[in-house]
Amino acid sequence: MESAERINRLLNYKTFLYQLRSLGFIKVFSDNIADALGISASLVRKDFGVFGIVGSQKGGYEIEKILEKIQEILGKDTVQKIIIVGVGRIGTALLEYKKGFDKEGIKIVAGFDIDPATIDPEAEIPVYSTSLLYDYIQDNHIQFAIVSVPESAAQQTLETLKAAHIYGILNFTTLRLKNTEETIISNINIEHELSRLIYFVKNR
Amino acid sequence: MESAERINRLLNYKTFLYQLRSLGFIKVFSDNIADALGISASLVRKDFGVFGIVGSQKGGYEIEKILEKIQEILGKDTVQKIIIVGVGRIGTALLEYKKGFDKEGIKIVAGFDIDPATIDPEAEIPVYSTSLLYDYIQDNHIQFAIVSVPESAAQQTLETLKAAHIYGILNFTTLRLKNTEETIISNINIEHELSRLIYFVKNR
DNA sequence: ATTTTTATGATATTTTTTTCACATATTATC
DNA sequence: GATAATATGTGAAAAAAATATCATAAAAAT
Ligand SMILES: NC(=O)c1ccc[n+]([C@@H]2O[C@H](COP(=O)([O-])OP(=O)(O)OC[C@H]3O[C@@H](n4cnc5c(N)ncnc54)[C@H](O)[C@@H]3O)[C@@H](O)[C@H]2O)c1
Ligand SMILES: NC(=O)c1ccc[n+]([C@@H]2O[C@H](COP(=O)([O-])OP(=O)(O)OC[C@H]3O[C@@H](n4cnc5c(N)ncnc54)[C@H](O)[C@@H]3O)[C@@H](O)[C@H]2O)c1
Repeated sequence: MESAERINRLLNYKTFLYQLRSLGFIKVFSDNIADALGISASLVRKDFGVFGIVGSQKGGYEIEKILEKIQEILGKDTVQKIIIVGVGRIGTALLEYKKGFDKEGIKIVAGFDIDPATIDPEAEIPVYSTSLLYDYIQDNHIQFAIVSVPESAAQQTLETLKAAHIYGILNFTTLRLKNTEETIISNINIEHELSRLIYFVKNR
Repeated sequence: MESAERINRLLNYKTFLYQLRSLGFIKVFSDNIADALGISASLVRKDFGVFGIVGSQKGGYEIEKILEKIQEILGKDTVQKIIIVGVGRIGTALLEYKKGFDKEGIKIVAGFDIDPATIDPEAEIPVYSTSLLYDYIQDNHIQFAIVSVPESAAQQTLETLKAAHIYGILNFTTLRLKNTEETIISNINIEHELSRLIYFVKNR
């Protein structure tokens, strides 16, 4: 298994190469990618080597081939079903951001909330009562969840998800969580991102 | 200037220590922090050493003292004004998430949008027309912006912000941007976060 | 056909990050 | 007050990550 940093770069390569392709480019050199992402060309080539992406000497790399390989590495052959727990401001934004996720093989299949005003089982992406969460996960073999409940409900929600044997959680609450044996937890903390940005600007 | 990783850890220490403090704890050992965050105790101590956070031998560290020092390092003595460009789903969620940012010395002072239905200069946090963006930044000495416009408007928005000499940008669009001489750009890509999570679950 | 050019891919080197190990100081105990 | 216990702080060691170097292959030019 590769490092998180390497996978990050892989995702960045992908995004950049999609852009290049849409501009009509067919081939690309490690140098071009390096410049675009602000890293060294040898790191690009090393990454490609690790992932089994080969180019031709003098001719560079075929964009189409790289992209295929990246999708394969990321396991994008199968669609991943995801649920959202806490359909408030952030949760709704994500729920409605269909096209962006769909085209990456990520399908948000349902939301869960305690607020009766938010619950709507008939919507295109249904929003159910949280009381149904555990059973829904079991019945539909859900492996991934996004957590965007208020802080106060975070711990409880996490426990339920773990009990239901969810494999991966994207956590938007500030409750910082460690991976467990079974569940990988990825924390997004927007306040941290801002604070870090401010730090680097101030210490530039 | 410290590495991004070290600043990340600093922010994690902060979050964890706030939690500990709210539980009534006064002191903490590097071991406790290490366990909570899943890192080694020596790394915690090394970080503290780098940041000039000192404990007492046998007695550990005073939580209050660490937190003070962290706030000092992060420059939390002054409130930072931030604007949001693109007050759609994500932008609105951030705009309304006042308390979370305010208590960290991050103050969202205005939003900007092209949609007349969204513009509301009289709101608690006013939302202005994008045509006023450049002048607003100049007049109010704004240093930071969050960008949550659609992809199609991303490049243009970035150019305007750079032209207005913004120092830091938190970018939610998938357009991947490099830092420039003057402007530090931090990219949040939720799709990437999900893809990475899926990768690590599949290759666990 | 030969030479030149140049980008890859592999290896070596350097840099950065993390961990180890232990002397030292400080608190608690006897 | 002496002794024991133990967590810090630091310098050395190890590990990991990134970069530099260069032989080689393949395309282009002559
Ligand atoms: N909005 C932001 O910009 C922002 C920024 C940073 C972090 N966050 C964090 O993200 C999380 C969500 O933020 P938000 O602004 O969307 O909050 P919100 O209050 O708008 O939404 C929370 C939703 O969760 C629902 N909920 C409450 N308890 C629940 C439970 N037990 N099970 C299921 N649903 C439950 C509520 O009914 C509500 O719909 C919070 O933890 C917040 O701290 C938000
Ligand atoms: N919503 C999500 O969950 C999500 C997830 C990942 C990435 N993103 C990205 O975040 C960005 C915003 O997403 P969203 O869902 O909030 O979109 P949205 O369409 O809800 O909001 C975009 C807002 O920007 C405004 N706008 C358009 N052109 C503008 C301009 N030139 N200047 C100022 N404002 C302008 C629109 O009027 C609208 O209010 C997009 O780039 C999207 O790809 C969103």
